[in-house]
Amino acid sequence: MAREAGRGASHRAAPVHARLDDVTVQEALAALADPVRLTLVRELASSDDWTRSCGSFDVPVGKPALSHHFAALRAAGLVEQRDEGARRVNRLRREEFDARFPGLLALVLRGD
Amino acid sequence: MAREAGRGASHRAAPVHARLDDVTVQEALAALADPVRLTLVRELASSDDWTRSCGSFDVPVGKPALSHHFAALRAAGLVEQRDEGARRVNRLRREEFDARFPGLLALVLRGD
DNA sequence: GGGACTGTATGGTTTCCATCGAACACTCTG
DNA sequence: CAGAGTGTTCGATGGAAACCATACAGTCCC
Repeated sequence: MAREAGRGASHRAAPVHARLDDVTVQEALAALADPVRLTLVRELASSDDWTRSCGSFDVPVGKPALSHHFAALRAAGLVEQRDEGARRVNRLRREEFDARFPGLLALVLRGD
Repeated sequence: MAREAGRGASHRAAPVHARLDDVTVQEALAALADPVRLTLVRELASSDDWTRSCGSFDVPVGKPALSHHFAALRAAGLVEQRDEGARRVNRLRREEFDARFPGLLALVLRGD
């Protein structure tokens, strides 16, 4: 069987990402109104793109809950995910999200 | 008994308002992430200050729920209330809230 | 292939919050 | 004072969401 060379294609279902135009203000606010998700976004904002896997965040929840939170962040257009081997690495969709909801990201990243 | 002239003093417990500095971003977001409260804020934004009583809003909830929503908006520093006779009239705390959370109000008032 | 690792799916529990009905408090008017 | 109008409080209920333990699906390394 031919196998992709180098960074091989994943045989897992690729993560589904939201179109920013389909995200409502209310959904964006609801996504950010959760303490765990807020921590994830902030921690992600202080890291380089594609450097943080899902399990590398310091939040007091188990793996299933964490997975659910990332799905919520994806649905809100806040994060993009890519499979890299066994792990799934993340990126904050700064510019796209800021274009859709100007200033909102800056607001939650300014530490209170 | 001496009675206040004109707009008399209320014998009701005055509404308690939040200090904007005590409101966290997360609380502000949670307050705005509700569809009913979002409607209240938007409708209030398109009205002059102190012209809208609590019961004058077009939301599909009963009086008790409405009362709780206004309490939530007060706690988030979004509205100020004043008793005027039998009615309780409202005002959107535009500038104070915008000073605390720049751009957030503008964001939710821009119709999607 | 065997095992460690990473993330997702499933099922069930708990917690939180929006809501309502009913009752109460206050204001104005007749 | 009686009654209508406005808003809050109380108690209870229903549903949504967050959470966990377990089980499962890929991926990597030996």
